[in-house]
Amino acid sequence: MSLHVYNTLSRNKETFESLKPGVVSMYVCGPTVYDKAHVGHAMSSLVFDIVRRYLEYTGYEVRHVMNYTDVDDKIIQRAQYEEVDAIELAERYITQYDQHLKELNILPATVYPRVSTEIQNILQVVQGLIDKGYAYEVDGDVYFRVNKDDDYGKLSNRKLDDMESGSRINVDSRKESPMDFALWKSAKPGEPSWESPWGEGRPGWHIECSVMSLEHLGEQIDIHGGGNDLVFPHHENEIAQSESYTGKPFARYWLHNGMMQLSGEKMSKSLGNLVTIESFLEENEADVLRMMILNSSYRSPLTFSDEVIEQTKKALERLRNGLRPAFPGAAGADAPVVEMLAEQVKATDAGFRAAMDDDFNTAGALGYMFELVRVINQARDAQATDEQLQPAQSLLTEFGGVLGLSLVREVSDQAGAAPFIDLLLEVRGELRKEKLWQLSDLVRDKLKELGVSIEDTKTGTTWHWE
RNA sequence: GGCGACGUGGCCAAGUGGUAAGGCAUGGGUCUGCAAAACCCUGAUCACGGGUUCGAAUCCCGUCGUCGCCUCCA
Repeated sequence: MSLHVYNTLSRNKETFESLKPGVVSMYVCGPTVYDKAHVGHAMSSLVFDIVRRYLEYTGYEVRHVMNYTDVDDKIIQRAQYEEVDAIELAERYITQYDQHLKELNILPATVYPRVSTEIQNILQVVQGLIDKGYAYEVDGDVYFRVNKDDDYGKLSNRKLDDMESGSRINVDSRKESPMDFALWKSAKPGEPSWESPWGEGRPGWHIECSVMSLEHLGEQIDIHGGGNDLVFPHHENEIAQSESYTGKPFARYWLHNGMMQLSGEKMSKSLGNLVTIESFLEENEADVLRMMILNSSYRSPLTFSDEVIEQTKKALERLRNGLRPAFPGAAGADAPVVEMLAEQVKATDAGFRAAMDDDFNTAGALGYMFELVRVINQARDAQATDEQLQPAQSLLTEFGGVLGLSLVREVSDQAGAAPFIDLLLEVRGELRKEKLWQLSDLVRDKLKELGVSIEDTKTGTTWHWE
């Protein structure tokens, strides 16, 4: 079994093969930074983090580029409203998003390019497209000539004729075709702008990704990712620009994640139905969001609701409980139990990989992890020792890591409290012998309030930080 | 109007030709002084209608519904 991925370009699952053996180049469209990012943005970053982690797990070196769009109409609008510099406004939100990426345990990309620092490269490509006849200048604007590009529409499966006839955009008569899109826009006063052969101006939205990808990953890349709302026009236009410029196929695999749904609609800034990453993380730990994404197909819409969040928290807790140590003084499990555990380890190992190889079927992969948890718990109940549990638990930890989950409870022994907690529990043990239930329950309740969860078993009492 | 996706038990959700993973919740039981955790048992024929097939949730046609894109958007 080898990795298969669903390619939007062919609308099929394809065997994954990288251009260069052992190396994968991956470009993912990042956010336009004009406001606080929401959990939908996080979903995209998380999805491709999981893709990357699995690729790395299977032995690839991944060159991963994620851009920040820091020059854009909305940023300019917002900056004028707040009476601040547009680039500085963008900078503010970039810093914030960087922080979110860390908090969400997303592996750092190889490069995080942004528009404002790539202008020279953009100018070069725009000029190149003009020289090759794929673009033309009108009054300081430069447009891409879609009619010159024979396979325009191949990603989003649209025909130019249909689009033009169905178009309800007020057509700019200066454009040769209504579908021609801007590569360079002449600047209005007060907007951030750069000098160009066509006068003061700034890049259009689509050209930046083509250029950054070219600059940081080369003419051809393996994976291009982003939300499925970008398929048209953004990615379609990227293909048009890149392939017209280099004369080579651009990205081999186009991967698109589904949209986060809040009360039945796509979460988005323009609709105003959103939960910011910031507010989500105030209420929940990062792994909860990751777990929500893992529990369904990355290509499908994801239901976001309080109920689902609560369900996810519990599921995560169950996964972690699979890593609890053996009962204190466990006598050791019988051979059949140990054997059953060993078999489940094998099944989980094979099942997990097969699921992930099938277009990153994380929900299926999680299923195998949960089954392993159940068998671990069975073994634990049957007096398995830490040593006997170890192979299963380390596999669980390993796969958790592949998915980017930190299942191991942080052993943040607050101010060396452990010996004192042990002492308390020893005293509580004496209280229980005397059947002083009120007192012993008081200890349990108070410890709970302090974040210490205890578990009474036949052979003794264990505890862990929550 | 055009293009595309989806509709699986109360909720979330795998599975795309051979008689429905997993998680959460529910109900019953075991363990426990009680509790928590855990373990065992418990429920769906897969929107609807028709067709292809020995056999379909899985393929085809139609209907209904939901969502995305076609304008900035992860």
